[in-house]
Amino acid sequence: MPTASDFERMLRGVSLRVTAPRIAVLSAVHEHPHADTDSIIGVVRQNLGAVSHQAVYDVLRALTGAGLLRRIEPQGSVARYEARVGDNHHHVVCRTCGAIADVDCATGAAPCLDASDDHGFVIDEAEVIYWGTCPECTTAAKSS
Amino acid sequence: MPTASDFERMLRGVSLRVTAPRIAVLSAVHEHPHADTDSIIGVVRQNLGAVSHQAVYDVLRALTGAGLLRRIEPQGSVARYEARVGDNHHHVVCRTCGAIADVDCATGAAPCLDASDDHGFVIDEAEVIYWGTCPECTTAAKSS
DNA sequence: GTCTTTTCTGGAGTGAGTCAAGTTAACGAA
DNA sequence: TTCGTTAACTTGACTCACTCCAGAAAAGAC
Repeated sequence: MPTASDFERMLRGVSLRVTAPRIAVLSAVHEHPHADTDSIIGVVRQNLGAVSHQAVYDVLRALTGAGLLRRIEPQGSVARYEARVGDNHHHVVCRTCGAIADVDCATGAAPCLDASDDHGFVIDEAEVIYWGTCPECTTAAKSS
Repeated sequence: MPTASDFERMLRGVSLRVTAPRIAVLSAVHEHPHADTDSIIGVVRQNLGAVSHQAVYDVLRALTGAGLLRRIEPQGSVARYEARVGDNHHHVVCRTCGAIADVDCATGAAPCLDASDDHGFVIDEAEVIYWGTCPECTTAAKSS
């Protein structure tokens, strides 16, 4: 787990000012991958005391824009954030409980970028979401 | 383009009652693939006169549940609906203008369902979204 | 034709996320 | 260290896609 000074370095690396809310948000997302905005606000407030929700929204946007965080929004779910960036991994989402898990890209390093017919689009990223049922919900469904 | 009686047959095929709003919604989605709910409401009202937005939401949900429509929700966009179902195709989304185009699945018929490590999830569908820039926006960006 | 069930209407409500204006604090330069 | 600039944060109102609810209407079964 990175420390506060690691986060500070990350912020400076992308020319963002180092502020307590930013460190706290970075840290919260590292601790709770795939957390939604509301939980992040909760964690940040636990560590820092009063922080406006607006600040958290701003910070999340700034960090996402700078590439320190990645925003994911599976259908039917609110926005969630994770700190694993730059490794092109994907996600499995449970249809029943909404749990999210990481999945490394099956096709290797620079993957999935082959659309059979791209309609003239210049494609720079492929996002894959696997839908299914998580182990817990599978068990629960069988026993009922 | 399917006719009203085709739509009627589709509805009966999934044991749904045949109502004017349902026919109108089905028809609107066939005419305007990837339309958002608001546009669909607009089209339906043009054909039918006054229809409550609630009715359209209900119909969209019923038809999606029955498998006659598919709901897609790329990040940063509101829900959109399309009538191509059951052929496992994917989408390209323009980062600039939000345009959506269909892409046939690159890996063939029953594709993409191989996650390298599924964490015990039972996966039943893989959804792929290609992100990029559409031809219009690419041209506009170059000329500016 | 009558009855039951499903659907539609209209209106109020919810909640994630945004906007705007003013205040505060980070950080480079003097 | 202090100062000034500029980015970041606070507060609070607001938007908008979508949902909930209760009553009215219509579809399909008998």
